[in-house]
Amino acid sequence: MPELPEVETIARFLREGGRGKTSIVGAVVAEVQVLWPQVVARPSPRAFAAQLQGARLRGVGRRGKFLLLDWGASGWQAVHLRMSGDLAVLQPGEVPPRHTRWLLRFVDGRALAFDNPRKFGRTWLVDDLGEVVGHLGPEPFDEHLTPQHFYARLQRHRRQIKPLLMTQTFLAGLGNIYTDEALFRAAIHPQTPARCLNATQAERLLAAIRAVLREGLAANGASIDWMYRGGGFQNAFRVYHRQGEPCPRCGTSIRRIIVGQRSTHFCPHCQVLVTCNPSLDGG
DNA sequence: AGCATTACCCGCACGC
DNA sequence: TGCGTGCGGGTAATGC
Repeated sequence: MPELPEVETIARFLREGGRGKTSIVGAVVAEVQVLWPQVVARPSPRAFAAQLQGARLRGVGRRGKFLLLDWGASGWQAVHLRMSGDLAVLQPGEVPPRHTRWLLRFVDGRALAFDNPRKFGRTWLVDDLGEVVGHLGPEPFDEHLTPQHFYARLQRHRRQIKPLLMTQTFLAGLGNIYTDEALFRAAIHPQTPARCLNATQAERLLAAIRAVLREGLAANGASIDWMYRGGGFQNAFRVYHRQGEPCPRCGTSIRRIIVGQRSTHFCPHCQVLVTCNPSLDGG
């Protein structure tokens, strides 16, 4: 379930309850099951299970697309859902999802299950969170990330804006859907070289990123496909997965192209590719 | 040489 | 049945 709004939605759900379940903060681990060993990136699956045994959950947070579980003295558990991961709280006696890769059984009878059909997801248990999330770029809503700062960061790259926005060391939290939506809202072509964006476009882009993320958060994320449930943002997509449909702004047919090996959706009329002369240093 | 950027690839399930 | 597709990102390969 993986972009910032979806991960944040899961974090809130674990912290505050939702989906008909109550919060798991305060729950104590009675038993740890690792059903597919490679899911534990660090430490060893055996050490992972041993360290979590008896631990009490202190809180749940998020950094970029990582979910963060605070197990107090037992360490921090980071969870990355990648393409197809989800966390489910199970009531006593409830059967775990089909592709559960690890399972924490609590003393109160409930359980937390990591469901992950494609096996891309990973989890870490560390004392220092920086080992796992230290490389990430700024949070999109970080108040220190001003339009001026964002513009200056864009100026340092000559690559296409879309793959840059999806690079987590540049900005943490955007994925394929919200990037397409933000570029559409900002009326910027996804293949525009980053350094060719001017200060006005940079400001508009940052505002658009925050707007689409806020919209996704308000809708409890986007849930698409057979796998996910709950989120309502897919009903608000302007361009994502809407190739062939009319642009909501001008009516032109939405196009789908491949950019950076990823499916990309945009309006060829509203988002015109404008390239600056690189030798002129990106005016 | 050393960086920034790009391509490949990792399970699985679904629609056409 | 077979093929294309996918809310991601580590790593190898290539480009500048």
